[in-house]
Amino acid sequence: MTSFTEENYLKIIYLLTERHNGNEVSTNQLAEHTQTKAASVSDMLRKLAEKNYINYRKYQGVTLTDAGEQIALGVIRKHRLWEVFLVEKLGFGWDEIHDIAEQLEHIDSKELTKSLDDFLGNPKFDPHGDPIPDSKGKMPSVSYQKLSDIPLNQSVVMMGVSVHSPSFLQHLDKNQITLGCTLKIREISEFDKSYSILLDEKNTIFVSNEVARNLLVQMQES
Amino acid sequence: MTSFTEENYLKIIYLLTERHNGNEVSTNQLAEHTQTKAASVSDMLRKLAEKNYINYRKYQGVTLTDAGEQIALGVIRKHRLWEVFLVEKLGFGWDEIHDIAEQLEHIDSKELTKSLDDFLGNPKFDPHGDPIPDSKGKMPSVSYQKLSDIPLNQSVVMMGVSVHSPSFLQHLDKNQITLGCTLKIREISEFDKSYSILLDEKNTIFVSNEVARNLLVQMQES
DNA sequence: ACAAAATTTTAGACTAATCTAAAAAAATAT
DNA sequence: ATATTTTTTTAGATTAGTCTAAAATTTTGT
Ligand SMILES: [Mn+2]
Ligand SMILES: [Mn+2]
Ligand SMILES: [Mn+2]
Ligand SMILES: [Mn+2]
Repeated sequence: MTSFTEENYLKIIYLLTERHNGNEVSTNQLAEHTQTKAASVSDMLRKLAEKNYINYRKYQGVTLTDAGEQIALGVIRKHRLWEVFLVEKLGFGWDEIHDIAEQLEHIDSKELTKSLDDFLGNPKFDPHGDPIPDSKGKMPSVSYQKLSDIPLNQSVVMMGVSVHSPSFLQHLDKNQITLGCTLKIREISEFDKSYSILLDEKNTIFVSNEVARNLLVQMQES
Repeated sequence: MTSFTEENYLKIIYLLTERHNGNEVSTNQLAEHTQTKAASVSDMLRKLAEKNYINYRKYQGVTLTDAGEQIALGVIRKHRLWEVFLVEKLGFGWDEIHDIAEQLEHIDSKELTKSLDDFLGNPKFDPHGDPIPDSKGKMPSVSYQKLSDIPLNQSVVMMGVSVHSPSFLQHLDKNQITLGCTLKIREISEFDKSYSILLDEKNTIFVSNEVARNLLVQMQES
């Protein structure tokens, strides 16, 4: 049995490890993301290590074992499927769904996950462009680049975001930046490194450097 | 804040009080339905009384206060809406949904409940024929009778079940007894009080007395 | 290389929800 | 009416998850 709390730790360890390209996750980082204190994290790490869900050497941070990763991927799969449901079927905006999915991701029913997946047409990506692990627990590999790493005048397609805060997503909405739109950098301001971008080959929009660093894009084709 | 556990107690108190026509629910009954021991129930009752969710005099059983009833009805509303979702949208059978709904009923999001209700077309009954409380927390009143209380040769419509166990529901499936079908009692066996019933004015089926006591029906019209 | 700073772990305590065993109260039966 | 049985509550423990404060370890800066 894996508790609600344990599932959350494993999910966060997975996501942070991924963000660090496979490097160990530290106690303090986990404390920040679980909204608890480092002491509480240490306790939980001891427990998860005993269950063989994580590789843990005191003071050295943690990574997931295969068993832990499978649990994490299962939770992430449910989270992202429910997000698709909330947007595609219930009409929520991509800025409104995360907290609800945080609850739904813990619903425990193989049959439900399967039926939901089919009902949604077996989606491969969630409303934020994040890939959905398959039912075997395999995470599709994606190769997105930050818009801020793309050269001037190169057409790219908006594929995802690396920040999921409602305020960031609402900011994108206001600028009509949506998944699948085409972006071409026209100019980067010398002064504040802000971007002038041609959107869908039509309008020119202006976004801050911070926005450009958090937009994930891909060259045409594929 | 109302915990998962407190919600379950309040829901069960509501349903048992309803079943007893408003009479107090006892500690032992709650222990049975919560799968805990009487001692644990006593602790929880003290706590729920402190929060003013129940009327509680030691040794005298409990009823819900208005505040407690509103919470219970909110949980029951979510339970039944999710059951409709599982059957109508995901294709589950009425015998497969209760345990999943037991989890989903605790998802906390006003917006989600509202959107789900609209997505389902604002259903008034769940797949077992149980009425769905409205968004204001009002439970529709229904007046069903047990099939076993209906006279011979009176046509009635099948409206619900008073037992929700998978095995009972599967037994009804096997006999083609579904919500909305027409039933007419042809004969009651002298020997074992079992029923011979005309189903949808076509086939004759035979069901035990126990089945007849757990089928809820209504006279034609309405 | 070593002192200072930062991070992590441990010790000890708390809360929610549960348990068993024992005590108290209520219901029942003669 | 009183003894017996049943039900309910209390007392005292336990587990999961959290906390603060203090100790241990690692990292950083000179
Ligand atoms: Mn999310
Ligand atoms: Mn997402
Ligand atoms: Mn149910
Ligand atoms: Mn139901």
